[in-house]
Amino acid sequence: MRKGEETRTRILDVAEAAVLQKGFGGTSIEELIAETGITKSGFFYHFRDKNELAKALLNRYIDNDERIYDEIFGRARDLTGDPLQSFLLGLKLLSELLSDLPNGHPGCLVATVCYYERLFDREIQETNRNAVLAWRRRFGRMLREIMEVYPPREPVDVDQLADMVSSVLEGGIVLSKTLKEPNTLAEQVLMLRTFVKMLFLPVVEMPRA
Amino acid sequence: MRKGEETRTRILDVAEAAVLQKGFGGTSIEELIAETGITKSGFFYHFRDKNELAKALLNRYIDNDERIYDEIFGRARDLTGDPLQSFLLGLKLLSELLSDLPNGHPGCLVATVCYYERLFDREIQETNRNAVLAWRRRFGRMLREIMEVYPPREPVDVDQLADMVSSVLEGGIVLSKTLKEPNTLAEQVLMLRTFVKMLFLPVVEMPRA
DNA sequence: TGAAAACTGTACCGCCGGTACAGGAGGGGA
DNA sequence: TCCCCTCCTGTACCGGCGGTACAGTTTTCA
Repeated sequence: MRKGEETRTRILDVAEAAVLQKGFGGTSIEELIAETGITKSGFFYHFRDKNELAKALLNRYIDNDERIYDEIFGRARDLTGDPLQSFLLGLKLLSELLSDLPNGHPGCLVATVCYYERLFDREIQETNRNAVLAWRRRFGRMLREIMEVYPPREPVDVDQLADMVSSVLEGGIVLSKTLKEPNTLAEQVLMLRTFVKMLFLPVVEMPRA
Repeated sequence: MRKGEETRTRILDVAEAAVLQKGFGGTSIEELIAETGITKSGFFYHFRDKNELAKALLNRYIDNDERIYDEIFGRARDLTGDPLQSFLLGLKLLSELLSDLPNGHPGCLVATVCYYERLFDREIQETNRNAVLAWRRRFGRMLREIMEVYPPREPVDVDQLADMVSSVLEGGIVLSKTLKEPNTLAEQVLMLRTFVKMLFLPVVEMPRA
């Protein structure tokens, strides 16, 4: 029971790293068992097929992702009562976390699955869709709280603004990876922060000389 | 000579659609030749191996991408002399073009290659990197022109702001595809437009009642 | 009309995903 | 102590796929 979980986790660790670098189609089961130090039969004892591996991989990734967001924005919320300041602080903390990753962000499994849609069954696609919808709800909830206090300078749809956070993160990952510039992702998050700040923070009237 | 080009193009068309749906690893040469109505020998007459196919596919995609941007932002520039208005109009035209795609954006090959890095040789990765750098230069050029006329409301790095355009596009594609909401991508571009507008357009003083 | 371009046909290799199934080590409870 | 269940290993096999090799054939265009 205990030993099984451990092996399963080790397979998932190896598989996640491989899939983010080469995609699902580019990752062979043979190389996974070689690196994990397990036999083929052992692999298929844990996962019925590659689709089931993908399912487990994606679910674990999404759970972990949610946990990180919970922690970061929870910490930000503990530090200030104002919803806008708390959100801005959360984005700051997120960008710091991202720029602290030694080799840059390894990639997002949600994006990987997105570019592999036809290879998996409906369940995986639905899981992926729900993950993105959860991001929309999460950021949307925070933005709605902000809007109750701060009227936006320009009319914006809350869900679209919430999606903007996900867009910049996903896009930033692609840019960062492609450019091999680990910092780009963190910078993009800060740029988004500037946007949110400008959108909600009241204009400070400059005293005329 | 003429016939060869035609077949080559047909292979690339079929391959591009397949790769955007299933990734490179998930696309088999056998299925490509089946759909193209060509033999395996015929395929390898045109492309030495899968890597060469990827190279041709990526180059064609990037060229086409550049052409579209040239056309859209060229048209916008013809319609107004002001660099800010022209850029904002360009984003508007881009969002309209994206929302007119019947089945949503099929996906970006640059992102696909990005999530497949370890599968290809350095040349492809370098091509991909240069494509993103070209976007940075393109949007950076336009933003610099804007900045010469309009001082930004918040201090921003031009390259990072230029990257924001690419981020939102790449991220918007991922969201749109994953959510199966074709409109999301166009909405994200409009949201970015709001950002740029707010950043550069001077604050209009409301006359007090 | 003839050479080059654009293929087809056939045979083969090794890797990979997946299946089937038998068997064994090791630990925990009755 | 014994047995059962979990967690594997070993072996053998299948078909699909990427890729190679190469000879032969049709099509195109100058």
